Amino acid sequence: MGSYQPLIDMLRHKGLRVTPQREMILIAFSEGHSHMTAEQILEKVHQHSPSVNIATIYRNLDMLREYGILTVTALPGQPLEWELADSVPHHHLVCTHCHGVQQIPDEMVKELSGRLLTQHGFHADLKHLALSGICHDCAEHMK
Amino acid sequence: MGSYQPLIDMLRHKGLRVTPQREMILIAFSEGHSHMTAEQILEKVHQHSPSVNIATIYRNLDMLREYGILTVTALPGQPLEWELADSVPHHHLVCTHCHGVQQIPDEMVKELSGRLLTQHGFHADLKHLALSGICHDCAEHMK
DNA sequence: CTTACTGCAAACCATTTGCAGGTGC
DNA sequence: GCACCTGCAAATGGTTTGCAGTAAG
Repeated sequence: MGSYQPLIDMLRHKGLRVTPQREMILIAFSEGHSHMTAEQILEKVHQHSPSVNIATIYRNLDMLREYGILTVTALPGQPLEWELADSVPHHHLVCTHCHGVQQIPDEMVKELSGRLLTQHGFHADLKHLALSGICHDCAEHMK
Repeated sequence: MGSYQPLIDMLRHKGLRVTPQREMILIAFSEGHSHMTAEQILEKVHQHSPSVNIATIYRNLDMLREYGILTVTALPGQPLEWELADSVPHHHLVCTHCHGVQQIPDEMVKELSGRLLTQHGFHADLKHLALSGICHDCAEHMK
Protein backbone atom coordinates (compact mmCIF):
# COMPACT_ATOMS: atom_id res chain seq x y z
CA MET A 1 0.00 0.00 0.00
CA GLY A 2 3.02 2.30 -0.29
CA SER A 3 2.99 5.53 -2.24
CA TYR A 4 3.46 5.31 -5.96
CA GLN A 5 5.25 8.65 -6.26
CA PRO A 6 8.79 7.28 -5.86
CA LEU A 7 8.09 4.77 -8.63
CA ILE A 8 6.89 7.52 -10.96
CA ASP A 9 10.02 9.50 -10.16
CA MET A 10 12.05 6.41 -10.95
CA LEU A 11 10.43 6.19 -14.38
CA ARG A 12 11.16 9.82 -15.12
CA HIS A 13 14.68 9.38 -13.85
CA LYS A 14 15.30 6.50 -16.25
CA GLY A 15 14.20 8.63 -19.19
CA LEU A 16 10.83 6.93 -19.56
CA ARG A 17 7.73 8.99 -20.18
CA VAL A 18 5.25 9.47 -17.39
CA THR A 19 1.86 8.95 -18.99
CA PRO A 20 -1.54 8.94 -17.27
CA GLN A 21 -1.85 5.25 -18.12
CA ARG A 22 1.38 4.43 -16.28
CA GLU A 23 0.38 6.54 -13.30
CA MET A 24 -2.97 4.79 -13.08
CA ILE A 25 -1.36 1.35 -13.23
CA LEU A 26 0.95 2.21 -10.33
CA ILE A 27 -1.95 3.76 -8.42
CA ALA A 28 -3.89 0.52 -8.97
CA PHE A 29 -1.15 -1.40 -7.18
CA SER A 30 -0.99 1.07 -4.31
CA GLU A 31 -4.75 0.87 -3.85
CA GLY A 32 -5.65 -2.68 -4.83
CA HIS A 33 -4.63 -6.19 -3.93
CA SER A 34 -0.92 -6.94 -3.69
CA HIS A 35 -1.13 -9.28 -6.66
CA MET A 36 -3.44 -8.79 -9.63
CA THR A 37 -4.00 -10.08 -13.15
CA ALA A 38 -3.78 -7.75 -16.15
CA GLU A 39 -7.57 -7.85 -16.37
CA GLN A 40 -7.98 -6.84 -12.72
CA ILE A 41 -5.52 -4.00 -13.20
CA LEU A 42 -7.47 -2.84 -16.24
CA GLU A 43 -10.63 -2.81 -14.14
CA LYS A 44 -9.00 -0.58 -11.53
CA VAL A 45 -7.61 1.73 -14.21
CA HIS A 46 -11.01 1.91 -15.89
CA GLN A 47 -12.44 3.35 -12.67
CA HIS A 48 -10.39 6.44 -13.48
CA SER A 49 -10.38 6.28 -17.28
CA PRO A 50 -12.47 3.71 -19.15
CA SER A 51 -10.80 4.37 -22.49
CA VAL A 52 -7.49 2.76 -21.54
CA ASN A 53 -6.78 -0.31 -23.62
CA ILE A 54 -5.71 -3.75 -22.38
CA ALA A 55 -2.76 -3.79 -24.79
CA THR A 56 -1.40 -0.73 -23.05
CA ILE A 57 -1.73 -2.52 -19.71
CA TYR A 58 0.22 -5.52 -21.00
CA ARG A 59 2.93 -3.39 -22.59
CA ASN A 60 3.43 -1.36 -19.44
CA LEU A 61 3.35 -4.32 -17.06
CA ASP A 62 6.11 -5.87 -19.12
CA MET A 63 8.09 -2.65 -19.15
CA LEU A 64 7.72 -2.26 -15.39
CA ARG A 65 8.96 -5.81 -14.95
CA GLU A 66 12.00 -5.14 -17.12
CA TYR A 67 12.81 -2.18 -14.91
CA GLY A 68 12.49 -4.25 -11.75
CA ILE A 69 9.36 -2.52 -10.47
CA LEU A 70 7.03 -5.51 -10.86
CA THR A 71 7.37 -9.29 -10.72
CA VAL A 72 5.22 -11.93 -12.42
CA THR A 73 4.18 -15.36 -11.31
CA ALA A 74 2.33 -18.03 -13.27
CA LEU A 75 -0.08 -20.66 -11.99
CA PRO A 76 -1.21 -23.53 -14.24
CA GLY A 77 -4.32 -22.62 -16.20
CA GLN A 78 -4.60 -19.12 -14.78
CA PRO A 79 -3.64 -15.70 -16.13
CA LEU A 80 -0.36 -14.19 -14.92
CA GLU A 81 -0.26 -12.52 -11.51
CA TRP A 82 1.57 -9.21 -11.15
CA GLU A 83 2.89 -7.60 -7.99
CA LEU A 84 5.17 -4.80 -6.84
CA ALA A 85 8.77 -5.93 -6.42
CA ASP A 86 9.00 -3.44 -3.52
CA SER A 87 11.50 -4.50 -0.90
CA VAL A 88 13.61 -7.31 -2.21
CA PRO A 89 15.42 -9.20 0.55
CA HIS A 90 17.94 -11.91 -0.27
CA HIS A 91 18.10 -15.56 0.71
CA HIS A 92 20.96 -17.96 1.31
CA LEU A 93 22.04 -21.30 -0.02
CA VAL A 94 24.20 -23.13 2.50
CA CYS A 95 26.35 -26.03 1.31
CA THR A 96 26.35 -28.94 3.76
CA HIS A 97 29.68 -30.09 2.32
CA CYS A 98 31.96 -27.04 2.16
CA HIS A 99 29.77 -24.81 4.34
CA GLY A 100 29.95 -22.10 1.72
CA VAL A 101 27.15 -19.55 1.55
CA GLN A 102 25.64 -18.22 -1.65
CA GLN A 103 23.03 -15.48 -2.10
CA ILE A 104 19.96 -15.72 -4.31
CA PRO A 105 17.43 -13.03 -5.21
CA ASP A 106 14.08 -13.05 -3.46
CA GLU A 107 12.37 -13.40 -6.82
CA MET A 108 13.19 -17.10 -6.82
CA VAL A 109 11.40 -17.63 -3.55
CA LYS A 110 8.53 -15.28 -4.23
CA GLU A 111 6.81 -17.67 -6.56
CA LEU A 112 6.69 -20.20 -3.72
CA SER A 113 5.47 -17.77 -1.07
CA GLY A 114 2.87 -16.41 -3.49
CA ARG A 115 1.46 -19.85 -4.01
CA LEU A 116 1.48 -20.65 -0.30
CA LEU A 117 -0.68 -17.57 0.22
CA THR A 118 -3.15 -18.02 -2.61
CA GLN A 119 -3.52 -21.77 -2.30
CA HIS A 120 -3.13 -22.33 1.43
CA GLY A 121 -3.78 -18.92 2.96
CA PHE A 122 -0.39 -19.23 4.64
CA HIS A 123 1.60 -16.04 5.14
CA ALA A 124 5.08 -17.54 4.90
CA ASP A 125 7.89 -15.60 6.55
CA LEU A 126 10.47 -15.97 3.82
CA LYS A 127 12.43 -12.84 4.58
CA HIS A 128 15.56 -14.62 5.68
CA LEU A 129 15.26 -18.05 4.19
CA ALA A 130 18.26 -20.38 4.34
CA LEU A 131 18.25 -23.52 2.27
CA SER A 132 20.72 -26.38 2.68
CA GLY A 133 22.09 -28.62 -0.02
CA ILE A 134 25.16 -29.28 -2.13
CA CYS A 135 26.70 -26.39 -4.06
CA HIS A 136 27.74 -26.57 -7.68
CA ASP A 137 31.50 -26.93 -7.01
CA CYS A 138 31.12 -29.68 -4.40
CA ALA A 139 28.71 -31.55 -6.66
CA GLU A 140 31.36 -31.47 -9.40
CA HIS A 141 34.07 -32.85 -7.07
CA MET A 142 31.84 -35.64 -5.81
CA LYS A 143 31.34 -37.12 -9.27
CA MET B 1 13.15 -43.56 -16.10
CA GLY B 2 10.96 -46.04 -14.20
CA SER B 3 8.76 -48.58 -15.94
CA TYR B 4 5.38 -47.40 -17.13
CA GLN B 5 3.70 -50.78 -16.63
CA PRO B 6 2.49 -50.14 -13.05
CA LEU B 7 0.89 -46.90 -14.23
CA ILE B 8 -0.94 -48.67 -17.03
CA ASP B 9 -2.14 -51.28 -14.53
CA MET B 10 -3.34 -48.45 -12.34
CA LEU B 11 -5.42 -47.03 -15.18
CA ARG B 12 -6.98 -50.40 -15.90
CA HIS B 13 -7.60 -50.91 -12.20
CA LYS B 14 -9.50 -47.62 -11.97
CA GLY B 15 -11.77 -48.67 -14.81
CA LEU B 16 -10.17 -46.39 -17.37
CA ARG B 17 -9.47 -47.71 -20.83
CA VAL B 18 -5.93 -48.52 -21.81
CA THR B 19 -5.53 -47.05 -25.28
CA PRO B 20 -2.36 -46.99 -27.43
CA GLN B 21 -2.34 -43.19 -27.07
CA ARG B 22 -2.22 -43.44 -23.27
CA GLU B 23 0.46 -46.09 -23.36
CA MET B 24 2.59 -43.97 -25.67
CA ILE B 25 2.24 -40.93 -23.44
CA LEU B 26 3.42 -42.89 -20.41
CA ILE B 27 6.24 -44.44 -22.45
CA ALA B 28 7.28 -40.92 -23.49
CA PHE B 29 7.75 -40.00 -19.83
CA SER B 30 9.71 -43.18 -19.07
CA GLU B 31 12.02 -42.52 -22.02
CA GLY B 32 12.20 -38.75 -22.29
CA HIS B 33 13.05 -35.82 -20.07
CA SER B 34 11.57 -35.73 -16.61
CA HIS B 35 9.49 -32.68 -17.47
CA MET B 36 8.03 -31.98 -20.89
CA THR B 37 5.52 -29.69 -22.58
CA ALA B 38 2.46 -31.10 -24.34
CA GLU B 39 4.16 -30.36 -27.65
CA GLN B 40 7.30 -32.27 -26.67
CA ILE B 41 5.20 -35.22 -25.53
CA LEU B 42 3.36 -35.17 -28.85
CA GLU B 43 6.72 -35.31 -30.67
CA LYS B 44 7.77 -38.38 -28.70
CA VAL B 45 4.41 -40.05 -29.31
CA HIS B 46 4.61 -39.22 -33.02
CA GLN B 47 7.82 -41.26 -33.21
CA HIS B 48 5.60 -44.28 -32.66
CA SER B 49 2.38 -43.09 -34.27
CA PRO B 50 2.23 -39.80 -36.18
CA SER B 51 -1.55 -39.76 -36.41
CA VAL B 52 -2.10 -39.00 -32.73
CA ASN B 53 -3.71 -35.61 -32.20
CA ILE B 54 -2.59 -32.86 -29.82
CA ALA B 55 -6.09 -32.64 -28.35
CA THR B 56 -5.79 -36.24 -27.23
CA ILE B 57 -2.48 -35.41 -25.56
CA TYR B 58 -4.02 -32.51 -23.67
CA ARG B 59 -7.08 -34.50 -22.61
CA ASN B 60 -4.96 -37.38 -21.34
CA LEU B 61 -2.41 -35.21 -19.57
CA ASP B 62 -5.27 -33.60 -17.71
CA MET B 63 -6.81 -36.98 -16.90
CA LEU B 64 -3.47 -38.31 -15.65
CA ARG B 65 -3.11 -35.25 -13.44
CA GLU B 66 -6.58 -35.77 -11.99
CA TYR B 67 -5.60 -39.31 -11.11
CA GLY B 68 -2.40 -38.14 -9.45
CA ILE B 69 -0.04 -39.67 -12.00
CA LEU B 70 1.27 -36.36 -13.35
CA THR B 71 1.87 -32.87 -11.99
CA VAL B 72 1.92 -29.55 -13.86
CA THR B 73 3.96 -26.43 -13.30
CA ALA B 74 3.70 -23.08 -15.05
CA LEU B 75 6.42 -20.56 -15.75
CA PRO B 76 5.54 -17.04 -16.98
CA GLY B 77 5.27 -16.88 -20.75
CA GLN B 78 6.02 -20.57 -21.32
CA PRO B 79 3.80 -23.57 -22.04
CA LEU B 80 2.92 -25.86 -19.13
CA GLU B 81 5.50 -28.41 -17.98
CA TRP B 82 4.32 -31.93 -17.15
CA GLU B 83 6.11 -34.54 -15.07
CA LEU B 84 5.50 -37.84 -13.35
CA ALA B 85 4.25 -37.39 -9.82
CA ASP B 86 6.25 -40.51 -8.86
CA SER B 87 7.53 -40.20 -5.31
CA VAL B 88 5.92 -37.16 -3.80
CA PRO B 89 7.36 -36.20 -0.40
CA HIS B 90 5.49 -33.61 1.66
CA HIS B 91 6.58 -30.39 3.32
CA HIS B 92 5.34 -28.55 6.36
CA LEU B 93 4.02 -25.11 7.13
CA VAL B 94 4.52 -24.22 10.78
CA CYS B 95 2.52 -21.37 12.27
CA THR B 96 4.59 -19.22 14.61
CA HIS B 97 1.40 -18.08 16.33
CA CYS B 98 -0.67 -21.21 17.07
CA HIS B 99 2.17 -23.68 16.38
CA GLY B 100 -0.14 -25.63 14.11
CA VAL B 101 1.40 -27.74 11.37
CA GLN B 102 0.03 -28.01 7.85
CA GLN B 103 1.20 -30.25 5.02
CA ILE B 104 1.78 -29.11 1.47
CA PRO B 105 2.56 -31.18 -1.62
CA ASP B 106 6.12 -31.30 -2.91
CA GLU B 107 4.82 -29.87 -6.17
CA MET B 108 4.83 -26.41 -4.65
CA VAL B 109 8.49 -26.61 -3.73
CA LYS B 110 9.63 -28.39 -6.87
CA GLU B 111 9.51 -25.27 -8.98
CA LEU B 112 11.93 -23.58 -6.56
CA SER B 113 14.37 -26.47 -6.32
CA GLY B 114 14.33 -26.84 -10.10
CA ARG B 115 15.29 -23.23 -10.56
CA LEU B 116 18.00 -23.40 -7.91
CA LEU B 117 19.57 -26.24 -9.87
CA THR B 118 19.31 -24.79 -13.35
CA GLN B 119 20.17 -21.21 -12.43
CA HIS B 120 22.63 -21.69 -9.57
CA GLY B 121 23.82 -25.29 -9.91
CA PHE B 122 22.69 -25.81 -6.33
CA HIS B 123 21.32 -29.24 -5.42
CA ALA B 124 18.87 -28.14 -2.72
CA ASP B 125 17.87 -30.73 -0.17
CA LEU B 126 14.17 -29.99 -0.03
CA LYS B 127 12.95 -33.40 1.03
CA HIS B 128 11.74 -32.33 4.44
CA LEU B 129 11.30 -28.60 4.17
CA ALA B 130 9.65 -26.75 7.03
CA LEU B 131 8.53 -23.17 6.49
CA SER B 132 7.44 -20.82 9.24
CA GLY B 133 4.83 -18.11 9.03
CA ILE B 134 1.27 -17.25 10.01
CA CYS B 135 -1.49 -19.67 9.11
CA HIS B 136 -4.78 -18.66 7.54
CA ASP B 137 -6.86 -18.88 10.72
CA CYS B 138 -4.45 -16.87 12.87
CA ALA B 139 -4.15 -14.24 10.14
CA GLU B 140 -7.95 -13.89 10.19
CA HIS B 141 -8.05 -13.45 13.98
CA MET B 142 -5.27 -10.88 13.93
CA LYS B 143 -7.22 -8.49 11.72
C1' DC C 1 -22.73 -54.04 -27.75
C1' DT C 2 -22.01 -50.16 -25.07
C1' DT C 3 -19.89 -45.91 -24.12
C1' DA C 4 -15.37 -44.11 -23.22
C1' DC C 5 -12.06 -42.38 -26.16
C1' DT C 6 -10.18 -40.35 -30.47
C1' DG C 7 -9.30 -37.23 -34.55
C1' DC C 8 -10.62 -33.23 -36.66
C1' DA C 9 -11.78 -28.57 -36.92
C1' DA C 10 -13.39 -24.74 -34.89
C1' DA C 11 -13.60 -22.02 -30.69
C1' DC C 12 -11.40 -19.92 -26.84
C1' DC C 13 -8.68 -16.84 -24.08
C1' DA C 14 -4.66 -14.57 -22.50
C1' DT C 15 -1.19 -12.14 -24.55
C1' DT C 16 1.33 -9.89 -28.53
C1' DT C 17 1.92 -7.12 -32.58
C1' DG C 18 1.44 -3.70 -36.68
C1' DC C 19 0.07 0.51 -37.61
C1' DA C 20 -1.66 5.19 -37.74
C1' DG C 21 -2.48 8.81 -34.78
C1' DG C 22 -1.58 11.24 -30.27
C1' DT C 23 1.35 13.32 -26.53
C1' DG C 24 5.16 13.86 -23.09
C1' DC C 25 9.26 16.29 -22.82
C1' DG D 1 9.23 18.60 -33.32
C1' DC D 2 10.52 14.05 -32.53
C1' DA D 3 10.46 9.75 -30.56
C1' DC D 4 7.92 7.38 -27.59
C1' DC D 5 3.50 5.88 -26.28
C1' DT D 6 -1.38 4.73 -27.08
C1' DG D 7 -5.79 2.77 -28.99
C1' DC D 8 -7.58 -0.21 -32.14
C1' DA D 9 -8.01 -4.39 -34.49
C1' DA D 10 -6.09 -8.30 -36.10
C1' DA D 11 -2.81 -12.08 -35.25
C1' DT D 12 -0.81 -15.41 -32.24
C1' DG D 13 -0.12 -19.60 -29.58
C1' DG D 14 -1.31 -22.70 -26.14
C1' DT D 15 -5.23 -25.07 -24.68
C1' DT D 16 -10.21 -26.54 -24.85
C1' DT D 17 -14.47 -28.15 -26.88
C1' DG D 18 -18.36 -30.13 -30.01
C1' DC D 19 -19.22 -33.68 -32.77
C1' DA D 20 -19.30 -37.82 -35.45
C1' DG D 21 -16.79 -41.96 -35.89
C1' DT D 22 -13.87 -45.76 -33.61
C1' DA D 23 -12.41 -49.22 -30.55
C1' DA D 24 -11.63 -51.04 -25.56
C1' DG D 25 -13.99 -53.84 -22.36
